[in-house]
Amino acid sequence: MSHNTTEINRQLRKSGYRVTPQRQLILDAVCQLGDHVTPEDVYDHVHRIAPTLSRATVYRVLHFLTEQRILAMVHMADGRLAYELAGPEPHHHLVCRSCDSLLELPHSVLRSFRRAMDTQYDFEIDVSHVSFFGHCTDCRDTAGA
Amino acid sequence: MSHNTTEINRQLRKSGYRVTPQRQLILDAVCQLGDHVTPEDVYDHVHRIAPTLSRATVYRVLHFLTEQRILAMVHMADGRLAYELAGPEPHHHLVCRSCDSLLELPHSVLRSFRRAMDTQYDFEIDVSHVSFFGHCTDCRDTAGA
DNA sequence: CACCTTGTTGCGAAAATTCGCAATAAACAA
DNA sequence: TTGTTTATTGCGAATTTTCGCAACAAGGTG
Repeated sequence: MSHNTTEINRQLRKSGYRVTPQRQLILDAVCQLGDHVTPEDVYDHVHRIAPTLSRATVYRVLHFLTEQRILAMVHMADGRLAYELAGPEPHHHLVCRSCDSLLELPHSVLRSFRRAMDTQYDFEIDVSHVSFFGHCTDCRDTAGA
Repeated sequence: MSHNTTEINRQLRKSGYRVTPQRQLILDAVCQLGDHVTPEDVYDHVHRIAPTLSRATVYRVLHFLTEQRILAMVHMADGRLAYELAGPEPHHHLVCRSCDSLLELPHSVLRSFRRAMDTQYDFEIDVSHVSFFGHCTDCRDTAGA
């Protein structure tokens, strides 16, 4: 999956933020590395290209790009965080606590649920990414109750 | 909220695990400290009672009790983890990304959704606790789109 | 192009979390 | 009660993540 660089840059500048080479490198890295990439994945990748780019910056930029809704935070089964490109069409995950596998869900399955939360609780669920934890086909039998 | 100590102890021993003073202290602490307590909260609390109880043990026991479904893991908006007593009747959270507030949801709101995931994807969503992120009544206007 | 303003970075230190391993102590059997 | 087994703890080191602050540089202005 890819991202529209110029559009993102415009959006950032319009909000008073700056487009730095570090941010571009990190965003590119997440993009290339695929789904649910960890901060360490990103650091390893960008560090080869820009050896002075620090770990702190990786964490800060990942956090920042998530706030800007350019990336989405993915909770893994063990509690660790990963990131992925938010993209125009949201999607969601079923995360297996046993084998750590990820199953992708189309956004449609959440639409009615989201609307219900909106009307009943006046709470706007973040559409960019939602994770559910549980047990997948292969693991639900062996995992016990 | 409280927990049935003897029942829990019996369950642990039956599975081949041991009931240690550390585990009891930590479980009591989570119980007393209420919803979404952090590892540091727990450590501060138990450390007064048992000064030799180490941080590593706190983390390990919290993780362990979660695996045993005695505690439930709560994802906070900033990605940090907290814990709370799982309890017999599951409940869920709407977590506001702006003000970090927690709104509790009864289990009923998830029932149909859970059944749908079960039949459509053969995936059993963990009922003990689910968190949704987004923006609450107070923050949804100011937070922008 | 030179100059400001202030958002960002890098660095090193601090804090949070995990790991490895020897010592300890639950649980159970006799 | 004593002994045996092995799950669990504590400790210190390693790793991951965050913080504070001075130096830097992106974006705007004249």
